[in-house]
Parts: sequence; C-alpha cells; structure tokens
Amino acid sequence: MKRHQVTIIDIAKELNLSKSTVSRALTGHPSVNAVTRQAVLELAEKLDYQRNMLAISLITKKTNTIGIIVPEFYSSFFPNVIMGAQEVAGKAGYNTVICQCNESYETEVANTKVMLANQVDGILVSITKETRNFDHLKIFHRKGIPIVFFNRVCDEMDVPKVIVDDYDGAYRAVNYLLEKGRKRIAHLAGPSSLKISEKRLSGYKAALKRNNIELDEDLIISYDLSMDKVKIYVNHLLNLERPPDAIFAVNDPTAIEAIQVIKKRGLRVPEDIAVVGFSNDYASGLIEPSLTTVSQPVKEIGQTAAQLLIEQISRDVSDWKTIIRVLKTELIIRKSS
Amino acid sequence: MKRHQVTIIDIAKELNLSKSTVSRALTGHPSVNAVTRQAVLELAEKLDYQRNMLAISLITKKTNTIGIIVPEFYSSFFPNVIMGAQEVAGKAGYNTVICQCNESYETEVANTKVMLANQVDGILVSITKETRNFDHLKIFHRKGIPIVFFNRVCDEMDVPKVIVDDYDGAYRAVNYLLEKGRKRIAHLAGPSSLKISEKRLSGYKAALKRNNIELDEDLIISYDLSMDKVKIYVNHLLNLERPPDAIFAVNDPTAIEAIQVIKKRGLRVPEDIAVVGFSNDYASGLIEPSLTTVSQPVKEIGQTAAQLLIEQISRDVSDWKTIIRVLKTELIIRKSS
DNA sequence: TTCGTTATTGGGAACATTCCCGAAAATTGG
DNA sequence: CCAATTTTCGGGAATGTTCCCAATAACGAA
Repeated sequence: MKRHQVTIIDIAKELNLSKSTVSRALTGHPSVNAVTRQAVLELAEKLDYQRNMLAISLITKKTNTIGIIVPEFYSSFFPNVIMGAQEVAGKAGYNTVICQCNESYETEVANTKVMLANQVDGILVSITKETRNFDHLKIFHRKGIPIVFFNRVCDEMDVPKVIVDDYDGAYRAVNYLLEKGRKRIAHLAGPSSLKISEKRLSGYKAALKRNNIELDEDLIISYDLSMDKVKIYVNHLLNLERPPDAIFAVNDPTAIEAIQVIKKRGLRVPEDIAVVGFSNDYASGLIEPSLTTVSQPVKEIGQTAAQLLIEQISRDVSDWKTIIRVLKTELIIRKSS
Repeated sequence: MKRHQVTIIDIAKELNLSKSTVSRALTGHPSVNAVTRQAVLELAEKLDYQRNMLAISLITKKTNTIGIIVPEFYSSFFPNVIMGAQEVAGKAGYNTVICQCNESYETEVANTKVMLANQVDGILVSITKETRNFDHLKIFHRKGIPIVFFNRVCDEMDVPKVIVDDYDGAYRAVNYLLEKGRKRIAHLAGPSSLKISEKRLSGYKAALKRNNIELDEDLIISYDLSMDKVKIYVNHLLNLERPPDAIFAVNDPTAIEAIQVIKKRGLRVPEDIAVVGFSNDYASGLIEPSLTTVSQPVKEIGQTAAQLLIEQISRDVSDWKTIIRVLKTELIIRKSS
C-alpha cells in the first residue's frame, strides 16, 4: 500500500482550483476569497493535509531548524541548557537538532557536517575540550549561517556568545574560602584550551592576590576533565608535604569526585579540607556533605543563546552583532566549605 | 552578498556536461566514464559542493532522520538512552531530532507534529506520565512510519518495544529487603498510567506474597512523579501508627528525595528505614548513604531501540515485526539498605 | 562497409511548494 | 452604463535533485 501524500494539487483538483490559489489559501495570503479559503481549509482538514516542509524549505531556503552542539551529557548542565534553548526556539517556530560530541573533536566536526547537510538556519555550540581548530565552525560564518556560542566559547570568532562571569564566580568562591580561614587552596583546573578554565583560574589567582596569599604553583593542577584522573590528582595534592586545606574545582563533577576521594582516604570534608565546585549541578545538593558551588543560571543560558541566535537569523548578514552576553553567577554555600 | 549555493548544474556547466551525468558521477553510478567522474569529483571538491539533502529527500521521500521523544531530562536516564541511540543511528547514517516533553501530554502531541512535519523516517518514544491517549502516535503507524517504544511503552500499540524486566527487578529488590529482615516495606509507586509503574508494583506485591507478608495497602502510595510531592508522602508514611521500616521507590529521583526527607526528620538510613530505588542514576552513587537500586542497562536500551527502529525502517511496511526486547536489570547493593 | 552492441551521455519529468505576472471577474464611481 | 479599479484566480517558472528513456559515439564482427 503505497501511501500517496496529500498535496495541494489534490485539494486543487477536488475544488476545481489551481494549486496557486490553494497555496495562497493555506498560507493565509490576503488575496483570496473568504469562501474559497474556507473551502480549502475545510478540505485540507478533512484530507488531513500536511504541508511538505521539504519542498517549502527547498524554495524558501529556510528550514526553521536550529542545531545545538554540546560536548557531553554527563552532568545535568547541558541537558538543562538545551531545555532552555528548546523552549524559546520552539516558541519562535524553530525545531531543534541536537548533537552530543562525547568530548571528541572529530565527532564535533562530523556533527558540524550533519548540521550543514541538514541546512540548519543557525547553530548553538559549546565546544569539546579537544577543540583547538575552528575551521569547521568558521564555515558557518562564511556561508552566512548564524552561530552563537555558549559556555565553552571560541575566542577567535567574532560572533555572539553567552557566558557567565567565570572570573567573578571563581573569585568569589575562593575569596569565601579565604574568609573562612583557609590558607592553602588548591585549584583543580580545566584544560587551558577552554576559556572557562582560564577565566576561573585567573579568578582564583586574583582572589589569592587580593588576600595577599602567595601563589603556589604546586597547588594548581590543570587536567583534561576525564573523571578517572581526578583520583590521581587529588591524592597527589593530599600527599604533598604541605597539603591544601581547600580545593576549588573547575566544575561540579570534579568537585564531587574529589569529595569521594577525600572521604575514601578517611579525611573529613570540610573539617580537614573544604571543597567548592562550579555550576550547581543536580547532584551537588545531594552529595554528602552537600557541595558549596558557584551556581550558573543554566536554563537562562540556553534561553538567551537561542534568543540571540534567532535574532541573528532574522537579521541580515551584513549587520550581525557580536554581542557577548555575560550572565551572573551566585555562590551557593553548603556544607562542604 | 547573496550566496548562491553550488549545485550540480554549476558543475555541469563548467565541465560542459549535463546535470544527469554530474549526478551519476557524484552518486557513484557505474555507467559514467572514469575520467569524467574524476573531473566532476575534483571540481565538486574545489567548489566545496554540498548535496542539497532537501531536494534529495523530496524525491526519495527519505530524510535519513529519526526522531526521539522523551518525557524529561531531569535525571540522567534519558540523556544516556539518547547517547546510546545516537551512537547506532549515527553509524547507520541517520540524524537525530530530539524532543523533550517536560512530562506534558500536550507538548508530546506538539512534538509529534514536529516530527511529522519534519518527515522523520521513524521515531523512538517514551511517553509522558500524562499520556493516556495514543492517537497522535497511532498516526505514525497509519502513515507507515516505524515507531519503537522504550522504557515507558504504550500497551495498546503493536510495535517493537524495548524495556527492562521491571517486574523481576522490583521483585528482587523487595525480596532483598525482606531477606535483610525488613518487615514493613512501603512502595512509592508511579502513576498507574505507566506500565513500568504497574510492573514494578506487581513485582513488589509478588515478593511480599512469596515471603508470606500480608499486603498493607496503606503502605502503597501511587503518585504522579512530581518531586515536590515526595516530601508529603514520605512524611505521611513516617507518621503512620506502624510506620514502614523500608521504602521501595519507583525510581531513583524519588528514592533520593525520600532519603533527604527521612534524614531531615532525624531518622537514619538504613538503620531506621531502608531505601531502595530503581535505575541507578548518576546521582544515586553520590548521595549519602549511597542508594541501593535496580540498575538498568541504560545505554543498551538506547542502542537496541535505535537498532530495532532502523531495521523497521529498511523493512517493508507489510512485515513489521512487533518484537519486545526485554533487557536484564541488576540489583546494585549500596549503603541505603 | 555496415549492422549490432555496449559504453556514455543528454533530456526531461517528477518531487511539493512558492511566487511573480497577467487575466478574468467583480465592484465602484461618475 | 461604461471605464477604472480592485478583487480573485490561473499559469508557469523556479528550487536542486534523481531516475528513466533515448540518443550518440565507439567498437567489433561479419
């Protein structure tokens, strides 16, 4: 049973109209008689007519689809950002194609090709920890397809970005630890390829400086965010001659992992060593002791990113804005500090 | 600067060929001279030609896209299933459109329309807690678009399904609690509209019966999975004249929430009351005490679902199979029991 | 040389729509 | 009642491909 899709031509024939008229009636074009329109609409309803978006997109060169490329689904961060983005995209009539890269640069490039082939009207992207070359993303810019970065942004591209004030968040977190009397604060930093790592690191450094604490490079460990390594680094820190009395982690999963390791060693959090994370993931309120962390307005990140993208899409290529929207963080103080 | 998309006609003109020949060369059709093909391929490369999938899909009536509809992104469950599904779909050359419904029936129906409009080749779906009417999904069946359910399946449709043995998992969990000497085990059940709730409930009942424990209806609370209600129900249970000494929750978020409430009341887990969940979410290993739970092969669920769907797509409508794939669960014993 | 074959290629319909342009019909004003 | 509009509609090109059917060229064989 080959099912023939109902087309405007079917409707046209049945009503003795031309496809042009049916098209106009369906799209709400003003120059069509009210009765005719009514008849078309009714028949369309009756035949369960569905407009063929493929054909429409082919002509209009617009798919009403945006792509979202995220590096991972490990924590609750990206799923939540996506929810925010989908919410405003959906309201604006855009569909969403989501790609998750498993933190792999190659997958990111491949996903990028998928988006291109699918002719998305624009993309939202947060890069993987491996991404150092941005040619695959610059293609979009060259082709006139809007792109908006969020969270993990690309510094060498002049496009809109949605970030939080990582520097300030880190600064406040470390400052808080110092106020609480901590003297030796270690930092489990992310890879230097990511701007967020750098910013959080410099916030950390600034807080120390402000409090006249000398920077001890031994206490700064930059790693690639693969969770299995956390154990090694935390143990390394605890084995130092003068171990830290606090750890500021680049993100919550790292902080959570660190707490596990510390507890396993028989040390107490926060008595022996305080831990602070970044992001306020779902899990951070659950772990024992609950994690002090710098909370990001996750959903809002997704919303503003999508909004910016949609504005960009409707705008003309010539006057793309390179807005950088910086959202506020909030220090959530819990038991781990 | 209006950017003219490079088409096969551009290539054809430049090489003094017809678009037919170029098309054949590009698609690897055998009946085209080796030199011609080479020339076409090279020029295509040089011009950065990209096939227009819209046009191709319009003709072939195949978009190479599958849709995934999930009820929520709250826990790590669905993101992980999606990762599994995307993995096998991607390898088979399929793109993925993901929709998340916020547990809203209406959003699900809307998302369903999106999928239809986008002409997906098939969909993977797990219904919302509100879904009781399945007309919006039956449409796919009628239109000859394959559909595969996973996790939260629809009982009244004869299509492939991927589930775990919920009955068995619940049975083993409750049985374990009984072996540990618990006498009054409460069950925080999910809404009866979901098959998984029912199955887990009956596994619970079976385990009690098997151990000659009389069923106490007061200990069974069926709720709608909205987290804020857990507090009320757990408190209600603890206020009973003969409060339970264990709680078996329909899923991990519920169990985790229950633990929080119990702890807040000053009771100890598991000494005063044991808690067991279902799914082995990311958070369940982190909470204190760590949660005993029935683990599901999450990624595998996504993989098999996608596999089943793709088989269905390539198959002819006439001989669709209605396979039900039941995966195994595993009882993960941690500190909460 | 001529005919039958095979290897290549071209032409054009089809896919479902939109949109521009012109034509027919209806309405209005004087 | 006729010209001038305005309203309403149809025709056909265009979107970028695929695919079927011919047509042309080349190449042997008779």
